[in-house]
Amino acid sequence: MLPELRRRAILSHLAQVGSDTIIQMGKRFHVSTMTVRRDLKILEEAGSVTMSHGGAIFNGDSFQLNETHQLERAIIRAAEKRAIGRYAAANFVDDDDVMFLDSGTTVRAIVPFLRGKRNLTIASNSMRTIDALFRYLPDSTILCTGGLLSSTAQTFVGPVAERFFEDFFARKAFVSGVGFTLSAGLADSQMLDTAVKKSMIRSAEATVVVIDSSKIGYSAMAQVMGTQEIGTLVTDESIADADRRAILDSGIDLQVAPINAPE
Amino acid sequence: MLPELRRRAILSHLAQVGSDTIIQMGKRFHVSTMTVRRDLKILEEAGSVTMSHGGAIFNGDSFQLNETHQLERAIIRAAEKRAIGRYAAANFVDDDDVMFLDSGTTVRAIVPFLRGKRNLTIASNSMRTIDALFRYLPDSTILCTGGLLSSTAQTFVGPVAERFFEDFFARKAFVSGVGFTLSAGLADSQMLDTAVKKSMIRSAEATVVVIDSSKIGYSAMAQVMGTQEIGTLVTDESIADADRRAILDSGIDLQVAPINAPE
DNA sequence: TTCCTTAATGCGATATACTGCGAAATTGTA
DNA sequence: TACAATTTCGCAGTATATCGCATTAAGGAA
Repeated sequence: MLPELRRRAILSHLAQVGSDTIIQMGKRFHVSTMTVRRDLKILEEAGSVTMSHGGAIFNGDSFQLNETHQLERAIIRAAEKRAIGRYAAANFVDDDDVMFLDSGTTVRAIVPFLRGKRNLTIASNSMRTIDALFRYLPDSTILCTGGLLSSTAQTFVGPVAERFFEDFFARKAFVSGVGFTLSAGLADSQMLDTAVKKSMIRSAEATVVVIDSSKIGYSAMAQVMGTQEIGTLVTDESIADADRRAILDSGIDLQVAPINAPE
Repeated sequence: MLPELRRRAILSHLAQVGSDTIIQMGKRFHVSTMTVRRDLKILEEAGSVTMSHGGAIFNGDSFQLNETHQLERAIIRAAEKRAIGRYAAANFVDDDDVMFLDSGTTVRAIVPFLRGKRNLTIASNSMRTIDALFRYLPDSTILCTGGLLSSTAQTFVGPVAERFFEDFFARKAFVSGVGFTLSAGLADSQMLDTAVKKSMIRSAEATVVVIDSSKIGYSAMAQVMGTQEIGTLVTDESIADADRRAILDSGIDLQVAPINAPE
C-alpha cells in the first residue's frame, strides 16, 4: 500500500470512528506503530487530526467540513506542502513579523512551523487557517478579514474581506493558487477568492508565492498575479528541471524546499 | 479511552451539568480521583473550568460571579438555552430574514432551530457561531464581521468588527450577556466584545435579548444596553415570579420560553 | 541487468507521560 | 477546637514517545 493511500485510509478511518489508538491502527493497516505515528504527525500538521497520548482524534468538531472532497485535498501532496511550509517559515518569517496568509492549504502548512517565532501578527480570510493559527499560536495576534462565507472552501470573500486590506498593511503576504505558468502567472479558480488575494497582495510590501510543484505548468480561469509581479516563489524539490530553469530565467527568486529536511 | 478524549468528555459533561464533584466524575469515567484532578487542572489552565474544593465548575461564557457556594449554582444551563433558542427561532425569525447574532452561547442555541427557515442572511462576530451556521445552514448567506481574534471566547472584536456594522444593517439583532438587572440593563464582562454588541445593536432595527433566567438579577462590569432600550427579552420559565412581574412592569416585552416544548 | 541514491519502514534504548496508591498537609464544617 | 473530607506530594509501575540506526523497498542512470 502506498504511503499516501495509507494516510488517506487512516484519515478516513478516524473520520468514521472519531478516534483510535496507535496500536489498533497499526494492526488494522498492517504497519508498525512507528509508521502510524509518522502518518498521524503528517495528518496533524495538515490540521486533520489531533494526536493524544496513545492515539489520535479526528478534528470533526471544530472546522471539518461536510465535503469529503476537501478532506482528501488536505492531505494531497502533504509531504511537499509540509516541506514548503517549513521552508517558508524558516526563511521568510521573523520575530515581530506582520503578515497575511491567504486561503490555500499550502499556505496553511506554514502555520505549524511558526511556533518558534515570537510576537507575530497574522491576518487571514480562511476560517480553517484562523482555526489552525488559534490552535498553534494562541499567543500571537490573529486577525480575520471577515466577509461572506464561501462554503466551498470556508473562506471569507467579497467587499468586506477586500476592504480589510484598505486599512491593514503587512510586510509579507503568503499566497497560493491552483496553477502557475510563466505566461499566465499565478492562477486561481474562484473569482471571489482571487479578488481577495489581489487586495491582500496590494497591501503587502512583499509577496511570497507558495505552490507545490505539481501545480506548475497548469493554468486556470482567474489570474491572481502576473509573472513579473512575483518576487519570490517557493516550491518543493519535485519540480522539473526544465521548469526550474525557465522560472529562474524569468527573474523570479525561485526557492526550492527540501522535502526531507531536519526539524 | 484516550486521555485527551476523556478530558473533552469531562469538559462536555461539565458544560451540560454546570458543575460536578471529583469523586462523581471519577466514577463516571472509571478513573481515580487523582486522574480527574489532573485532567481538571489541565482544563483549568486552559481556562475552561474553575476548580473548587471537591469539584469543578464550567466556565460558561460568563465570568464567575462572587457567590459563596459556587458549586450549588449551575453556570451553564443547556436545557434552558435550548428552550430559549427554540422559542426565539420560532417566534422572531421569518423566511428571508436578515439578522445579526452576537457571540454568546445562548444566541448560538438559536442556530439549530433555524433549519426550517429559507433564504436567511446572518452575520456574526463569533467563530463558533459561524461554524454552527455553516454546519446547520449551509445554504444560507453567512457573513463574518472579521476583526481581532479574542482567544478567550473565540470572538472577533475591535475596530474591524465594529466597522462592519457601519455598512450592514439587519432587521433583528439577537444579543446576550452575562447578567441583567432592571437598573443596569444588559451587562457583559468583556469590554471589547461589549463594544461590538453595541455597534451591532445600532445597526439593527430591533434587538432581541436572549438570556437564561439564572443570569437575571446579576450585574457585571460593562453595560451593553440600558433597560429602556430593550424591546424584547426572551428567557426561560425558571424565572422567578417577582422578576417576571418587575420586568413586565418596566415596559419590556418579556417572553418566557417553555423548557419542555415539542420539537 | 547492476549499481547507486533516496525514501520508507521497523527495531531497540532511552526519555517522557500517564496513572493509582498512600502518607502528610490543608481545608471546610460542626 | 475537633473531625471529616479534600488536597498535595512523593513514589512506583506501566504505557507511550522519541531518537538514532539498521534494514528494506523503490526509482534512476550507466
